[in-house]
Amino acid sequence: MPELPEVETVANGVHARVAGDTIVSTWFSAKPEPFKVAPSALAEALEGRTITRVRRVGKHIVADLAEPDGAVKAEWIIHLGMTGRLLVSQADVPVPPHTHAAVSLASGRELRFVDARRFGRLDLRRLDTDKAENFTGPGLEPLQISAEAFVELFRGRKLAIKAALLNQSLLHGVGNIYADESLHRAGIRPSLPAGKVSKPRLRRLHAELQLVLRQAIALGGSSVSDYVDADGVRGFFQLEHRVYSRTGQPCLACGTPIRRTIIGGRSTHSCPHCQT
DNA sequence: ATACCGACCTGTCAGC
DNA sequence: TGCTGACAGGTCGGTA
Repeated sequence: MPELPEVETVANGVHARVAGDTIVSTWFSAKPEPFKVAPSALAEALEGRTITRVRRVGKHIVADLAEPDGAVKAEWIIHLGMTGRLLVSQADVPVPPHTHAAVSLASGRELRFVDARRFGRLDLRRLDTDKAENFTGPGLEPLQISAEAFVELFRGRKLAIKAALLNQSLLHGVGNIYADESLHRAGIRPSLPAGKVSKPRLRRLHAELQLVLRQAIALGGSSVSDYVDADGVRGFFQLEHRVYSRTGQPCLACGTPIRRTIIGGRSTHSCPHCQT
């Protein structure tokens, strides 16, 4: 489900609603799959703490957990996987199916983690030690990276540029939709080995990727099937997709039917004419 | 180290 | 109507 723009929308929405609120109690489902840390440890770290900030790092959502004295000593890391949702609801709103965590807040609301497919994950980072740094994710931020560093990421790599964009240890936050959309906007064939894409074209890709991500954030992300923000509201960027999920439909630039191939095991949508 | 592939889950939709 | 298979925004671990 969620890539950088969707995760950013969720993180910002949750931040606006729960920042400053204190966790009173927690509930976790019996199914262990969503947890990278024992539910009991998560409960211990969350209860009594105040959520001071919720932000996005790559495709992760990070909530800062402050002690009563205000010191942030832990981070709650949430990954939405494919179908995960993080919802802020009044406590009397019925709990949706596939809810795996519910955090009761002093304001009377609940922060709920809902995930039908259970690819999402909940984790905890402790910042107790002096050298513990804030969570920075596996790769570099697509919206922060310079064009020069972006070009450097792909040098000498033999895997397809599309697969390289999806590799979270290089850039984190780009997923299948925005990989396809940025490659089409930059006119680059997704199957090209990353190391063979010329420097000028990589600079173009850098610019188009940042542009498409910013436009998507501005529209609240892409709702392809079940993505919703913290209020359960859908995004609108799916209306701006030029190739993703448009197999067989005419390219909006040249009219050639959009082609679907498989790269890196993922559906890939491209225009055979515009992307060389 | 790099790259590829299947596995992990459930829901939905097209086709028969 | 109901069954079956393909497919879905992501990551991880095993293998070459």
